[in-house]
Amino acid sequence: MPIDIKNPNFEYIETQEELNKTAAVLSREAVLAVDLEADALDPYTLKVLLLQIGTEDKAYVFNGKLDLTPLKEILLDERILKLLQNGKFDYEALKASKGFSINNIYDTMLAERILTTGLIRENSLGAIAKKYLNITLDKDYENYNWQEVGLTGRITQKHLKYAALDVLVLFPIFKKQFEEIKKQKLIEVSKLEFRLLPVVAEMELRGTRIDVKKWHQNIEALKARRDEIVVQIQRELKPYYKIQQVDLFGSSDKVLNLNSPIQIVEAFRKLGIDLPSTGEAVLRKVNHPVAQLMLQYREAEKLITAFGENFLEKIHKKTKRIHPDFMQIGADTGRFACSNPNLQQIPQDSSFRGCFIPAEGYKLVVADYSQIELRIMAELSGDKVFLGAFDKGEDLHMKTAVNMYNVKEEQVDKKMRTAAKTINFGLMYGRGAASIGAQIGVGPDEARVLLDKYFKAYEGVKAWLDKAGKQAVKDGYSQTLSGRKRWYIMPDKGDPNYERLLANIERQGKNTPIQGSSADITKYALINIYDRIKKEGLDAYITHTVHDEIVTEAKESDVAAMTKVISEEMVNAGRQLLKKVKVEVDVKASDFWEH
DNA sequence: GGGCCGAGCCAC
DNA sequence: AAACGTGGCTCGGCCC
Repeated sequence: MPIDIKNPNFEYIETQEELNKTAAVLSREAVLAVDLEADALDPYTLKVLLLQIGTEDKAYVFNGKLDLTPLKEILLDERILKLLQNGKFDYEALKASKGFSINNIYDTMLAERILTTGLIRENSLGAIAKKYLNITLDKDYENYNWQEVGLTGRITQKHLKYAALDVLVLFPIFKKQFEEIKKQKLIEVSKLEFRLLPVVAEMELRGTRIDVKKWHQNIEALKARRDEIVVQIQRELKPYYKIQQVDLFGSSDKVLNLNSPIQIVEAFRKLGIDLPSTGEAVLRKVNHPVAQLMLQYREAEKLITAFGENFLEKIHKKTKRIHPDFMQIGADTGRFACSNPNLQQIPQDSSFRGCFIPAEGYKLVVADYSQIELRIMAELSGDKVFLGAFDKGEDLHMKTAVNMYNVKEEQVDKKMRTAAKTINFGLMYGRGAASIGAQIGVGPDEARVLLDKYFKAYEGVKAWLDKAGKQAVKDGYSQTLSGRKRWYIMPDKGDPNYERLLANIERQGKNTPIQGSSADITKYALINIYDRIKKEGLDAYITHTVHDEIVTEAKESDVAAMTKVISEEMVNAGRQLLKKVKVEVDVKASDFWEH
């Protein structure tokens, strides 16, 4: 039965008695659609205005002022499948404001992302409703200003219809979308992502604690250093410019903004130097004091702006902690992306990471996988030498250096090992000889020789990389060990960039199974850890994750138990997907973020 | 003044 | 700036 958009079938529940009765009816359903409307987006301050729960043909719209407790069991019930669109929001809103959790979720937004990874990013309810049902949902914010509803308490019939429709469309969307999921054999990865959703929501709610005083001190020190550098640059450029950043005296009226690449190119021209760009790699090769000073300036300036005072503005007024936004299928490979702020790009330096601290009476338990991507490459390629090295617990970069330079282990110096490491990682990114050579400081021909030796030592790796690249182009998609797919938009034969675009896809085809399988493993680990914490009743929380690393916070009395849990479950998750290669995890309990 | 884009650079 | 995979943040500079 098609949905009547103009007159959706719904009932507005305004009394406690009706709510109690309806809850009893709904608890017998196998599938329910769930959505809520709130007056804001922040789970810790928002007010739930409406909670909608729908069956296939009727939506029940509950007034948020009622005691919603009778509905709690329904949301928790593992036997009832709950359909949600972007359920992370609803989960966090209900958890923070009512203390409710939601089990057994099917998320239409995540499902759509899984079905179209690499192709489009149109996962809004409006876009999905259009795609599967060919209907247009009126999403005009002005017409349905929930913030205003929250203030005035006036809910119109129009608001109620809109709210009802949002749950009613989820059923037909689910049916069609799930058929596609089955057809594409994406059941396993869908289950993974759906089970992960509450884990991510809880992780965001927990957030992480920052040592504000230490953060300030760090920034002040950086500012002082930057200002010194600017004074030195000013000294050098005195004949030509005043530097905007200090606005010091100079013999010229011209003002130079050190943050402007265009102006920097011009400034170097005055010094008699033509720059192809002002990037780090170029400046490093310029033999002039200003170039070196610019590099130092950039480094300090970057840290001050990107990780300065504005970072502290992200501290939540109520919780006093930072609650970043984790997008669980952020990257097309399946990796998380993180924003507001991005905790996945905090400088490794202890002056920054040392500011991430546990709550009073807690410790951080930090764990990361050891060389997980190389292990995945060993698994995928089945390369005997790679597998053997991991099996014997050898240092793979060292072993690679031995093979590349035809020397004994004792003869491998730091430079050789670094070069070997660059090659090991570079090949996973599909890098070529010229590019790798440039980084390790040799010409393309010499790099070619090293690569040839590498591939001779690891024949399986070479064969797999070639195959993975070709297959991406041939199939139009890549796959990870969970079955996750990433599709590629194939270029037209007539495209002037045809060859270059195909080469891009080949590189992505080499990298995606590796990077994506790593993401799969970390995601399984997060779920496993979350379940174990609950099962063992530990006073512990996942606070954030950085690709191959999981950071948790545990009550001091539970630190030992948590250390065991995190280590076991990360290894278990690895073993779920990696059958041929050993998985190793480093765990450390600490008073700040380190490993 | 807001939107958008590229440059540059932080992470894994 | 480049034949290096995945992201996000801040800035300058351009457009309307």
